[in-house]
Amino acid sequence: MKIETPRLRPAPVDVSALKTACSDCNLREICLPAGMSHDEIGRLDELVYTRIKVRRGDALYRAGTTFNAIYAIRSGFFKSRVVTQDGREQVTGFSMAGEILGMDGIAHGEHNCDAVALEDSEICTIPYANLESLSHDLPSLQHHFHKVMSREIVRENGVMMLLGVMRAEERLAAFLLNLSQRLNVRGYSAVEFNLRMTREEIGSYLGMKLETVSRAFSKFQTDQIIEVDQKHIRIVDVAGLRKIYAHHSQ
Amino acid sequence: MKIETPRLRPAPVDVSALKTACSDCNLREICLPAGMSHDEIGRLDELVYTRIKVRRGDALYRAGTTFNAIYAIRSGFFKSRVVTQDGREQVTGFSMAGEILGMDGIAHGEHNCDAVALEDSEICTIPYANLESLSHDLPSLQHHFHKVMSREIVRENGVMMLLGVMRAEERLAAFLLNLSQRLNVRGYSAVEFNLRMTREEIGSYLGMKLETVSRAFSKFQTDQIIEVDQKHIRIVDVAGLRKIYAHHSQ
DNA sequence: TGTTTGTTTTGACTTAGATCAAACGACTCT
DNA sequence: AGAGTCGTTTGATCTAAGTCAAAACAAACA
Repeated sequence: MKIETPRLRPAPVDVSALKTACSDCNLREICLPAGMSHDEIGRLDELVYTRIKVRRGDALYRAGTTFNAIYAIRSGFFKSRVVTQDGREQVTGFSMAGEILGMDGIAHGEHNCDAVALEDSEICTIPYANLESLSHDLPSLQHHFHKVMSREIVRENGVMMLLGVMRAEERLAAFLLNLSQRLNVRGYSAVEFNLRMTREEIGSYLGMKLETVSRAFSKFQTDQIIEVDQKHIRIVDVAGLRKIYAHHSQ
Repeated sequence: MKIETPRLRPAPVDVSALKTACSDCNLREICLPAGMSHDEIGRLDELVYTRIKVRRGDALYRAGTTFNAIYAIRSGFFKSRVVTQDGREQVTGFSMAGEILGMDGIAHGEHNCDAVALEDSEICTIPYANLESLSHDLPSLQHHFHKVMSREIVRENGVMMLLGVMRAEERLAAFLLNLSQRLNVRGYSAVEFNLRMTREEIGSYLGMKLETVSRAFSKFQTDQIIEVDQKHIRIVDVAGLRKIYAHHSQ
């Protein structure tokens, strides 16, 4: 597959004029401030003072670029990917509102992967230096940031399981259930949603070819487990989907 | 495959009487204290006051058990694994001296995987509460701990790449090169070493069956790239190995 | 020292998913 | 509205790796 070339567009637009504030963001329960007290979240507002827009297809950051901030997705949808010298990509994750991007950059001071917007998105920039210093004053921020990183480690453990031991249909079932659950947490329907990524991107994430993804979708539809119309998905039989997923028994 | 049942052995032995001290540990350059000043490392000694032994085959911790500390490997060798309900395992990593285990537990307060010793090992226990509070006084500890977690995220990105896009022989080449490099950092030969894990464990890590691992080893031997005698490996042609690895080009 | 148990190797055969190919539907751009 | 591009579906065929089986080794045990 070919990786899209960077588009000739101005750098991400700074929209910080629209003052950002964690304290009145409706994502505060699932984003970085999760679990912090009202007063503590007030302090967080010092931290996040830039909000940028990233247009569909553009990268928030790219592998090899200097790391200096982590990013909270205010709205939109992203894929993270590593690209080999020869241009093949492995999608390492999909991220949605309230989730944190860029933590891979702390290790070596530069990003390890690309984060590409799959739809027009808004991003809260959290300068890493500020995060570190504010973590001093706010133990709960420190703790929660550790949790966020740890959760990423656990998530990746799950993906390794997926790629290492599961079969194609089990992987796709796991993927759909995960997506459904995360959308549900955000107040969207757990059974009906639009995919933001192509079959090829799903395949890259799940370690299978786009044709195999397509065939698995068709199979699920034939078996009346889901209804698929292009990017639109309706889960008809959640239990059935769970059974396929759990069936990485034998 | 069958997971070994826990052995009837006493809990890990506390050998803290042999006072542990980061400041005169020869692993301090590659372990948690890496990059910290002499004075700072002195303060670290408060942190690590228990050293335990874990015997080969025993678990340092298991998935589901309460998280309250992270662990630095003082000596020995570990595998981390997630196990499914039905008893199949996915090895998520191999860890050696100077590396940190247990960070997966921060996310939900309990461990997400098992850490099993593949040889008799010694472990420095770092109570997480202490780490958090000492991170206050020592910004460089905080920073370095973030780095360690981020590095784990980056490592797992690499494994996803491995499992997602590479072929069997490329995976094994990547595995051997990685092992070689890490042993080398620790002062061991980069070209001659003993594997601590079985073919099945390698296979689980690399997402392939033990027979396929064995065949790939035999192939490498026939091609004069390595010499294999059971667990003993000698890399004869590093360049050749790199070429196989890099050849996830086409 | 011989027996048992676990690990590795190798061969023969099978299969899930990849590859190749073609057609179709949906968007974008002018 | 028409041309071109991109994404998706489906079929036919191929192949890398899985499965099954057996033998050779090595380590542990009694």
